[in-house]
Amino acid sequence: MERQIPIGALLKIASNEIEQSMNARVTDVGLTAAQSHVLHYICRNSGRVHQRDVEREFGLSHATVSGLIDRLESKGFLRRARGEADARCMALFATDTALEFEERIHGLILETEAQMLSGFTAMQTEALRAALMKILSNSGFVLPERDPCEEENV
Amino acid sequence: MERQIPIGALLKIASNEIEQSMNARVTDVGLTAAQSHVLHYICRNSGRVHQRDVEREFGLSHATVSGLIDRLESKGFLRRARGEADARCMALFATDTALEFEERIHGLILETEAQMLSGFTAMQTEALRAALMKILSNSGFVLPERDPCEEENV
DNA sequence: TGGTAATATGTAGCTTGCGACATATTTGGG
DNA sequence: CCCAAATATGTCGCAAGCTACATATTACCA
Repeated sequence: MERQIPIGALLKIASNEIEQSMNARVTDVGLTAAQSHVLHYICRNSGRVHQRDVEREFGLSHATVSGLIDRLESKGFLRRARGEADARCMALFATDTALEFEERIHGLILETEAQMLSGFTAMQTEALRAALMKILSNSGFVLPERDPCEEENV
Repeated sequence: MERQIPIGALLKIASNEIEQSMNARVTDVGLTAAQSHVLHYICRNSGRVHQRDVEREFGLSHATVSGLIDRLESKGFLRRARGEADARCMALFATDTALEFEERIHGLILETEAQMLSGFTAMQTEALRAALMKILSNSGFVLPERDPCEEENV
């Protein structure tokens, strides 16, 4: 008789474990896992994204993102600026400090991903991705289309 | 060019979405998602489990479990009692109130699981389970063996 | 043009997660 | 038998998630 832990429970445990694994990797950069992911996103799109884009990209509430941005700003990794065209929006800019760390942070993200998926074939990885996308779609989550300010090529 | 969101990010978003979906279902019982899962576990094993078992079952730290148990106790859903054999342990007992709600809570857990996996074939579900178990194993997570105080059959 | 609706953000208060530290009890070896 | 190590729990302070409420700005329609 096998133990059948519900998928939802497995998902949550896995999510927590990965976050902790990432936390351990980025502590000496002075970041947390969540901060690293957000900062990486902003570094790639510095000046072209607003808080709202971060919310959509990571599926977080504006209250959560506001706090994350607060802490990244007070640590000197990014800068807020009221949008010129639309004064409601906060444009996000990565500082030079952040851009220095960017490559390293990206490496740690990939490293965490690789450890998590170690022993997976490419097919298994894609099947897992498809399953997770389906779960998101079942939950009504809509992923953001392409990067904001659509510049043609990456 | 397809958008390739990292699996780790998908996992986290999915986990959050499912938790919120469960939260919405159990609010009128006066519980949160996390509390519901813990309470369900304790109802099935009332008097035969300690906090330490909850930690292992859900992969949580003792600080987290202590808080969860605190809130469930203050809401009148369970009772702590020092172990008779071992005074370090806190045996956990579900109250009559909790046992009344148990069936309903179980139903909501299954409902959430079903919504999340709607459109999945049995094979896809099992493949997903296997993938998540592999990720847990890659993270060094050890799942608890069988229910505590091993009574032979479920 | 004027006023309402929609949008973007901030803040407060809660739960849930963690690590680090403290305490109490039990176990085990010498 | 006794002290050190292991174990179980409590507590503090923090990050990160949420909802609900508040504010400011923009959009839009009559």
